[in-house]
Amino acid sequence: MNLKQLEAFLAIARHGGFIEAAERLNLTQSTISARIKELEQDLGVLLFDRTRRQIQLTPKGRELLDYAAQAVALQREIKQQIGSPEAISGVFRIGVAELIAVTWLPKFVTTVRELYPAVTLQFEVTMNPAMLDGLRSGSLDLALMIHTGSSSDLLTRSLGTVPFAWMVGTDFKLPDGTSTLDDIRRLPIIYQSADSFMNHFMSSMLHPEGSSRRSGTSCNSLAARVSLITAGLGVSLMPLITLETAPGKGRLRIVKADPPYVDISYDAVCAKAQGSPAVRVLMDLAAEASSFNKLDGTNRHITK
Amino acid sequence: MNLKQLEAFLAIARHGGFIEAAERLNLTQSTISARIKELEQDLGVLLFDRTRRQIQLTPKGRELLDYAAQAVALQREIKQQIGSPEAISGVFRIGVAELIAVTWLPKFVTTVRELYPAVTLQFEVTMNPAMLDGLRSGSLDLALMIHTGSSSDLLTRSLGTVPFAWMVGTDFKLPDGTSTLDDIRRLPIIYQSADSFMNHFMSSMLHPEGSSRRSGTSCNSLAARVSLITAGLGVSLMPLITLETAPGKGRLRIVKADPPYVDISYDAVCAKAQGSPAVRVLMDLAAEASSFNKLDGTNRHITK
DNA sequence: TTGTCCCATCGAATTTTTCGATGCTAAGCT
DNA sequence: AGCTTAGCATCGAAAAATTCGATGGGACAA
Repeated sequence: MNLKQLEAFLAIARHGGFIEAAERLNLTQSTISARIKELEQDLGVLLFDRTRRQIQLTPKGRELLDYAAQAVALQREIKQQIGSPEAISGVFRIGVAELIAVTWLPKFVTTVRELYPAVTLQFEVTMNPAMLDGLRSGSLDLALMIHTGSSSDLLTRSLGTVPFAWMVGTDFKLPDGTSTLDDIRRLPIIYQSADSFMNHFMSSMLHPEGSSRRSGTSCNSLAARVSLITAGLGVSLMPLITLETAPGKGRLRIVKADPPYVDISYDAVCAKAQGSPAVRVLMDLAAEASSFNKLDGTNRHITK
Repeated sequence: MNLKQLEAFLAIARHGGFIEAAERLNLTQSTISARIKELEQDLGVLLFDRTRRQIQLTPKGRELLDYAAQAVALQREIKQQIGSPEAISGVFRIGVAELIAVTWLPKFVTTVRELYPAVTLQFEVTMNPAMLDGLRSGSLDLALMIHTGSSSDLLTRSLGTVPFAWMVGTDFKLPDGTSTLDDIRRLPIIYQSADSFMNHFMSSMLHPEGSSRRSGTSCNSLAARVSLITAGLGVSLMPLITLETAPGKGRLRIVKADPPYVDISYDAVCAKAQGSPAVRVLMDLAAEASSFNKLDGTNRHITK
């Protein structure tokens, strides 16, 4: 069974004869005849009653009618939907940093849906290493992630910067005069995860000499980290916005340190090889939807 | 685009590689490769990312996944549903006499649905001439109709007999002593239709000498005829059951005549050429569902 | 009976499909 | 870095299929 046979079958049923069907399909009658013969032999069933001059569908033939129409319609739908390289459509896998996921990701989705309804987005909230892996292995088409040293096989577009500060729960008793990184280092620090980029960054801030001890509590979920800190379990580098939004609001306070804030840059990143037009468009839309500080068009780096 | 291409595409997506897919489909890798190349060229879109060792679906490829699965599933469904000659399935067009339609047709439908859920029935309520035409032209697979002289190209199965009698509305004033066909002939007669078998029969009863005058009122709907008669507009040959069921109940009465009743036989009839097993089965089920008098297995004729 | 309409069938030409062999690139191994 | 391996692309030949034009036969109407 194949689509050409079903197509011929439909044409005959609709136009009442092999010859008419042949004309509609720009084929000869003998071709139509052969196609139906194949189909009938494949199914082991007679589809037309040819004993009379005017052919008639058999009961089985009438039953096939719906199925054949479905199949041919599906074929057309595929050609229409998939078979237009210029149309932005497809299923895109996007890695997303948690902070983005809880801030402007909904806006991004809305924008994409409005402009490109044929696009489906699949998100995976992870951290930088997994995203870079994903981009390089092809399992991710795009990553919305913390800025990392640019790589020759990746394409980057800035999404703006977010101020981070050291925070503790409001009840946490800080030693008097805590104000330098050195002071913070003595507190129980909650890292993001043993292997994340933020973690490396936090470590290198606190231990510039390079004693990269991986001790201390860690938690890869921003929301969970808020929970741990509000419970008074330690200090962590958090985006300022957590001071103002639901789970952390009124239950966190900034540890005055020098520098008081750290600007973290976020980027949209895709593999250079795979940078299809559609992905470029998504990167632009992400930049547009981003609510992060956008200073100018050039890439931001993590600044003091 | 064809089903083999979509099948190959699905196998690759599911098993993660061309070689694996080739093995599953009992083909060589180069065949799979060619099929995908065709599909991609036909759609004008790259479906797989082959730049890495482990192939990846492109966004468009992931979009195609659903469609391809649908198409292949549809193909299987067709083979399963249509492609089993022995299975009783299909769409059957059945001509039905009105009396059957309003008595035991629902029971017939129920029986068929229970035993053969894959069978679809399409009914057309008409009279004998149209049914015979339908059977001969192939537009009907089966007819449940009044017995008619058997024909060499038709296959017949008895459905039993129904007593008919001459009836008028309860208010109708009959001339005193009306009791013979000759008396009835003087009344305003309402025929079934100008061309029906019942009509011929009524005529031949009333005018045995052959003066086949087609005058008089006629109406092809049993229900409408009940309405006309209850309104006192004339006399008609009606099944006894109309005395007991809704529209006619209590509003009709029998005209005593000689003979007082006429037994009309009903048959299930199909074209001999087209007498497929499925149609035979339906004929049996009709006979089983029939609530008409079934005297024995042989065909009934219209008896006095 | 004859003619016409319509589908089946046949053989030849053409196109498509398939296979095996080989080439090429990415990734893993030492 | 060089070697090996896994995995897809490509090529040419063989096989299979599709298509066409011509012809045949059955149903139906005049």
